[in-house]
Amino acid sequence: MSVRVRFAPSPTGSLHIGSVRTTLYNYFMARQGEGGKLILRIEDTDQDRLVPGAIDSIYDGLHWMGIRWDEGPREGGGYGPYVQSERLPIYQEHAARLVTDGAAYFCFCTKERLEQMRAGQRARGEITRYDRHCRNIPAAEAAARAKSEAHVIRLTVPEDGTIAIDDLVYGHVEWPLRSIEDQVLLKSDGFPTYQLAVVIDDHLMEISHVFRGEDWLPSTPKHLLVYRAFGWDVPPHAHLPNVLGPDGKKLAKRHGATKVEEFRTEGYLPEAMTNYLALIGWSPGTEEEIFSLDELVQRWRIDQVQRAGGKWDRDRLNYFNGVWIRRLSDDELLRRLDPFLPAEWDRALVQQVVPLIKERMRTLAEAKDLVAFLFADTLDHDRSILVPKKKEAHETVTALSRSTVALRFLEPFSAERIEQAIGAVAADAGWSVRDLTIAIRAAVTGRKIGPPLYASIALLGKDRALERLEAAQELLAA
RNA sequence: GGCCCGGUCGCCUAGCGGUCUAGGGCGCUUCCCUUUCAAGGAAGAGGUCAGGGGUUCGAAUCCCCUCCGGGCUACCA
Repeated sequence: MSVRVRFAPSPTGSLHIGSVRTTLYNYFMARQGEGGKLILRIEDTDQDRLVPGAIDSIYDGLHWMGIRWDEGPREGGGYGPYVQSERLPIYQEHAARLVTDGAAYFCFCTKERLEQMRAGQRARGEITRYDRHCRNIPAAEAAARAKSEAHVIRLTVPEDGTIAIDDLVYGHVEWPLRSIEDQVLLKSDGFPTYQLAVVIDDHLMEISHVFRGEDWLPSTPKHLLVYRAFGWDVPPHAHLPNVLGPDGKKLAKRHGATKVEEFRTEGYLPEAMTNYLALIGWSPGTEEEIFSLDELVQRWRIDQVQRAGGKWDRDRLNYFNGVWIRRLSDDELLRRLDPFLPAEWDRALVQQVVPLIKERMRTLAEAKDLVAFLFADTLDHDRSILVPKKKEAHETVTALSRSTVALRFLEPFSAERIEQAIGAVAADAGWSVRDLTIAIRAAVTGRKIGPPLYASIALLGKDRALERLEAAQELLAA
């Protein structure tokens, strides 16, 4: 049987990196065998939580990550519609069928009654659970009332016994049926609950493997019961360990950035995101860890996915991002950098600095500060960094002045020649090259650290370099 | 509270009964390289394998209990 896997986000906000990790694993699975299909299904059965634009953001985020899929709301396919709100009749017919079969029943309890019931249960220290108040209304009576009264459809859960699954990641997991309540399958607004919709859609769309977050594991028995009520086979399931915040709880907004979009604008590469994310919860069993999307497809195995949740670690992401930035060709880096740099900056000049800053960036966003000195009209010199430790201001003026002289008639104005000239000045003045470059760097770039100095000066150009050297001297002399 | 899951260096993890005096990576420290910062190279600190009982000639690996953490417990997904 061919692989058909799906990822099924709710359009309740922008794409969370935890969902991305789940999607990635589905993607790996789909791309491993011949003819595997990846399907996008939008689970919008909660009309109250819809966020406008969420679907666009899901598309944008996943496309940016380099994930392509085969069937979905905009791509079509033979199993549509792929948006749950467009499949209402399907759910309603199936739910009705369950009622007819005696596997489910109409429930007329109001929200108020349910609340009271729970409040009472809590007060008595009991488990809060639906009391099956409507479970034994005679079928004919219930059917009649359903024509005029607001109602939901609930699953008739057996009173005794157990239900179990052999999860691909967690192994054998078993639940006592006593612990499961008569779940709502169809809401009073005619929409299905997640519990009903997933099972029907996964079955109808012929999903071969269900991969989803660990937090779904507790509701799996409900789904199992629905499969059983319909008499359908249960596809293999794999629950995936959660991505956690530093405090060990599910990664959430309060932990910082959690949306792909945020990482994109902060200057992370999709390659790094993919690589890093794949490694939370999965390991190849070897000591390799740098993998492209395609390599991950080759290497990833569901049985190497581990059970414990993994914490999101920004430092480690930064490391991967640095690795992938360095792996980019200079031209490609230039392209990726473009949106992070002011449009008015001369791209020809940017192109020349790129090699100098390539191994100095952890994120694309850092490039701007690194090279800003090349594009600034004037510099705000800072006296305190102009003068090297153990040197006096007047000595520094002299050293800078000699450097200015040495550079003034230098031709060609190349990094090599500049290096020679500055070396000569240092020797002449009795300064260490280190101290001299500290002063010159501060004078020419306004900063203590930056790209290699000599090449930076060459790129700046003689006129501007001299101007800045002189400005620094004036400041120190004043 | 109930049900379920998890627990190897600060973090991501390798490990599936002996090769583990527990390996790698991130981060951290030191050194080398060096015009700064990076990158790169080398070295190092860091783990009572949550704790306690078993099983076994032998356990991080199997079993039980305890503790701790997390998830779920809606007409949310």
